[in-house]
Amino acid sequence: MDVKTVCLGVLSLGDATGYEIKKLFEDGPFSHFYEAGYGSIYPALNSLLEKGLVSCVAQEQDGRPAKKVYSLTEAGEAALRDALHEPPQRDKIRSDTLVMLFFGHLLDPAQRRRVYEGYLRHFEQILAELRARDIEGADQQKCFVHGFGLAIYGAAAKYLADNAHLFVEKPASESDTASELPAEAVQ
Amino acid sequence: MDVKTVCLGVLSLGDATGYEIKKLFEDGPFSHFYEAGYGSIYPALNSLLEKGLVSCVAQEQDGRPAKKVYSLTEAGEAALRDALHEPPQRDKIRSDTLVMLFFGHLLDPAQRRRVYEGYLRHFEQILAELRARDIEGADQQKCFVHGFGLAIYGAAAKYLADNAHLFVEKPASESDTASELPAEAVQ
DNA sequence: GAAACATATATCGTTACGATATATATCGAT
DNA sequence: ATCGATATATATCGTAACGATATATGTTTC
Repeated sequence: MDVKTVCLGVLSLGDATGYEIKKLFEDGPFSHFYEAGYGSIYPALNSLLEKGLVSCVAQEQDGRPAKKVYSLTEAGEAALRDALHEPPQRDKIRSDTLVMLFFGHLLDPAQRRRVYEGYLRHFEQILAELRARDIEGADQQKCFVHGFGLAIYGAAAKYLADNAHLFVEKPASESDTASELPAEAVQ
Repeated sequence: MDVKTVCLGVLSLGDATGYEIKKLFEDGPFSHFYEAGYGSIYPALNSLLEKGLVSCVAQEQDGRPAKKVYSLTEAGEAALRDALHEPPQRDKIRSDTLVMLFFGHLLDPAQRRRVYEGYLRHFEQILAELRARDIEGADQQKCFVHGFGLAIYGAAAKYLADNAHLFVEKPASESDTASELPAEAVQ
C-alpha cells in the first residue's frame, strides 16, 4: 500500500488539500501507524490527478497560494476498493532508538539515559494525544484501530517505566553485584 | 540512522558477509525493529568500503560466488560511536493492515476477517520466534530490547485476540443491536 | 528426477524521504 | 511596536531505500 492509496483513503473521508492531508498524517487518526511528508504527498496527488483517480479545484485566496482542493472520483473510489482487497504487506517498523539501546555498551551512561528518557517521554506524549482524541461517531473499525494504538503505546510506556532502573543509576548502593535484568514483559 | 550505520553496528558484533547481514535482519536480534533488503545492504557496504569504514576479504568458494567477508575498521568503529551519540530519529511505523482495517467499511466482511486473522497470526508467529530466541550471554541492553519486543508484540496479540468478536461474525444470534465496541486497551 | 530451499552477489527502475524555497498572515512576547 | 515563532499553502530536488529480478550452483525433500 503506497502513499497514493492512503491518500485515496483520506480523500474518501472528505475533500482535502495536500496541506490538510499532511496535517492528518501528523495529528489525525493515522498518525500512529502511517506517516508521509510533503515530498511524498504532492507528487502522489499529481500522479492520482493524471490517472483521473482524483479531481482538483483551485480556490483563490488573497495573500496565500491558491488552495487546491482534491476530491475522490468514482474511478478513484473503485481503485481504493481494489487496493484494499489485496493482501496487506507486513508492517514496517524502524526504530533508531532501539538500535541505539541495543548497542548501548558503546554509549556512555549519560547518553544512554538521555536516549531512554526521551523514548519514554515520546511514548507518554503519544499516549496523551491518543487519549485526548475524540472518537465520538467513529465506526467500529476506527475505534478498533484507535484502541490498538492505546494498547501498543500503553504497553511500550509501561515496559519502559518498569525498567527505568536499568538506565537511571542508583546513588552508589552497597551490594551491587547482582546483574539486573529487565522486568518481565507480559504474562 | 541509515542502513549504513546499522551495518556498522552489525559488523561490530563480528565479521559478516552481505548475505549474513541480511539474514540477521530477518531472524536476528534486530528483526523486530529494523529491516533491510539486499537492495539496501550491498550498496551500503560498498559505500562503507569506499569510505574506509569497513574492510573486505574475498573468500573463494567452488561453485558459489566468492564470499566477501566485511570487517569493521577502526575508523568504522569511531564512526559508529559518533552516530550512536546523535539524537535518535523518531520511530517509523507503517502498517498497511491498520490502514485497511481503518477503512474496514469499504471491505466485505470475509476480507475483513481474513485481514484480521492474518494480522493475529502474524503477531503470534513473531511472539513465538521471540520466545524461542536464545539470549544467554546477552548483555543488559540486548535483554532490554528483547524484552521490549516481547512486551509490544504480546500486547498486540492480546488486543487482537480480545477483540476477535469484532471480526468473527456470530452465527445469527438473537439480540444483535447493541453496537459492539473494542475491549479496553490497557488499564 | 523435479521442485523447493539455501548460498551468495549485484543492479535497476520506482518510491519515498528530508531539506529547502517561496510568500504571507497571525499571534505572542519583550 | 516590532521581532520571532507558528500557521497556511504549494512545490521541487538530491539522496536513500525498496522490491523485483538476474545469475549460478548446491542441497534437501517429495
